[in-house]
Amino acid sequence: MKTTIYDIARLAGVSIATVSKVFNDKGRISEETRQRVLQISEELSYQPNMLASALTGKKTYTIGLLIPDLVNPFFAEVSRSVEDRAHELGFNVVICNTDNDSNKENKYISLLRQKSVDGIIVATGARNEEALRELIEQRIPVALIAREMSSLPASSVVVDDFAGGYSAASYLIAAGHERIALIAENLEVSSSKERLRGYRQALEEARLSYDENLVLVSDFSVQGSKQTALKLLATDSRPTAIFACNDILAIGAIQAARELGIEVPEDLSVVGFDNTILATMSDPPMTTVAQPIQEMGHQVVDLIIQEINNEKKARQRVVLLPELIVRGSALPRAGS
Amino acid sequence: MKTTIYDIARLAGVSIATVSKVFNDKGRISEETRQRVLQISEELSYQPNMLASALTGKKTYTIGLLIPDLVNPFFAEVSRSVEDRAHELGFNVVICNTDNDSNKENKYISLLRQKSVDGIIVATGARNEEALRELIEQRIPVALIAREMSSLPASSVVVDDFAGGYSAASYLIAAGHERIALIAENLEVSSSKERLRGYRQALEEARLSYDENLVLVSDFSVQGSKQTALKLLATDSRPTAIFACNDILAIGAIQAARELGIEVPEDLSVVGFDNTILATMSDPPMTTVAQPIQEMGHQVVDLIIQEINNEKKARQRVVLLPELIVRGSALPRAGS
DNA sequence: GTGAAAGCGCTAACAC
DNA sequence: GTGTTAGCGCTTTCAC
Repeated sequence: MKTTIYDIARLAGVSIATVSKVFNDKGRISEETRQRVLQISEELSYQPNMLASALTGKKTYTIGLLIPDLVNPFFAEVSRSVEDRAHELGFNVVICNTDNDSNKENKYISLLRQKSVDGIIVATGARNEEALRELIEQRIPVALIAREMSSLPASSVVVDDFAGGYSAASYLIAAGHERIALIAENLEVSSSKERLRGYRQALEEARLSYDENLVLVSDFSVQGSKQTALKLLATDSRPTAIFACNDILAIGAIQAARELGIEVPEDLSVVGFDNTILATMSDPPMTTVAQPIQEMGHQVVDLIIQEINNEKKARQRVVLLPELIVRGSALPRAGS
Repeated sequence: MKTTIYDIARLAGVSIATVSKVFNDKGRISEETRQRVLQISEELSYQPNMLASALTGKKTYTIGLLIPDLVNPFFAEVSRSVEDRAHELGFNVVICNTDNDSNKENKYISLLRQKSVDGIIVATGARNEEALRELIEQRIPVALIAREMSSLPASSVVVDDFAGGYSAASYLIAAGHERIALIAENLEVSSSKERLRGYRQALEEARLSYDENLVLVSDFSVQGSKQTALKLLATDSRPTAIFACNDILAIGAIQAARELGIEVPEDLSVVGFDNTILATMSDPPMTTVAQPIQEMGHQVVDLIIQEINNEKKARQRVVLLPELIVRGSALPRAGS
């Protein structure tokens, strides 16, 4: 049988209330009995049962994390940073791969509720705001990471996608590129939209014309990106640079170039986005716009735990700045 | 206030026992009251509180997963497959990044126990068998994935590393290679040892001499592997093929070759291990020994849940066969 | 300083 | 078929 406060109370010759108090630093307990209780607990290697504790209204010290897919390096890194910070603060995290499927999302949300998690961090593309809104109404803290949902009364941490798109494009423009393509996964999503907007803004400021033939949408896979890049690069008037809206797409672009005998970065510059582990593994190492994933994870966790503890400094929307990391996949334009 | 069985019992004009019974399909309940209870529950969108249920001795439907690092694509994929299967079976998984640090491991294990998880799946390199052994003694199911710990009375799922090393080497030998290097992360670990042993066996059967200068240990990073491969390839008598004990190391080897102007696969063949997402992203796409990660995750979860449910078909050690996936990073030896 | 007792939401005998 | 009741292990008033 697992040892409970009853066991240790009996052996220490005190009541369970006293034991509970020493473990929670509540009320007045004489130093003497404190020590006795602690000592006995030690001997029996007593571990409080958190279920019971949670049942009386305390926290479960568990938060849920809804992400599309752990295999996507970006989300793996987000998860890692969230888990790290949560663990530092004494919380565990339950991971939920939703594949951006509303049904799965709802199933997970319902399960997490039944388990009384203290809060839920959402990185998923939930079309179903509804479920999240309900959570919030039921006073379950929700926080978003790497996702916008302005209509939702929840704290969020995002990167300034506009600035990211702008700096990627500006960097290429400064390097003398004039025909710069953009490959995105999905232009419906606000982060892609913003990156595109930043890109356009940079073009505009440089008085470069915006050519919509250079803006392509691809499947979200290396293969998909490679195919679209292949088409793009096969044209007469191919671009001299590509800004890919994430590292995976950038890798596809680099592969397409290599397949066509186009040298990266000599004949084609490629800039990615995210600065995941992939950027360091590509060849050449990828110049990419870094999302400060560590920082983002750290911050969402802090935000949601503040809310859990009711130290609510009101809901916040934290916008972090991306940073261009220069590696080797982009160069000044040949002949410029 | 959240709605409880009391609420729905009152409104349905029955006792809480009845309500509990309909939700657990226990005892005899007239179809009529069944419907009434269900209907009222629906209206109040009642969700059973799993904490309370667990407190009475039932399962928490939560399992812990100890892995070194989610950012490592291999473990990300393991986690994904574990979570997928667990979710299918109605379980949630709490993720724990241990960085192979015994202290962190112990902290996690202790926390998971306090939360009464139903079982713990270990993919971590735990030096501290002790903690795991204690768990088992306390009758908390433990199962291992991608790790050996023969001294531990726990089920495990592993790949046949010997066969993997053997097939990688054999493939290269069949392609005419005679000088085949091996790069490993850590030869202390049983999986590396086995892969090496398989490699040696293949050499031996082919009557090729074993040259220990061709067996290198590298840091576990692309950079580390690149550095060691660089040294290896700079020698007069450089190998014509490299078998890297995982995909990350293989990528480092490929980059080293490229840096030296050695063409992969024309002038140097490289074979990896794991078949993670990285293998599809490398350029050229990587020929690698696939661990059936999906299958492995699926099986550990099944094993541990059997144990949780006491359908113990005795502890098992499942050994899955790896499969060589031929992509583009290895070729018959030039001139052979 | 310490303890008695009620209660968190649910399950499981055991009555009726 | 359905209800009563005693827990599960802990927290928290409120007495003493």
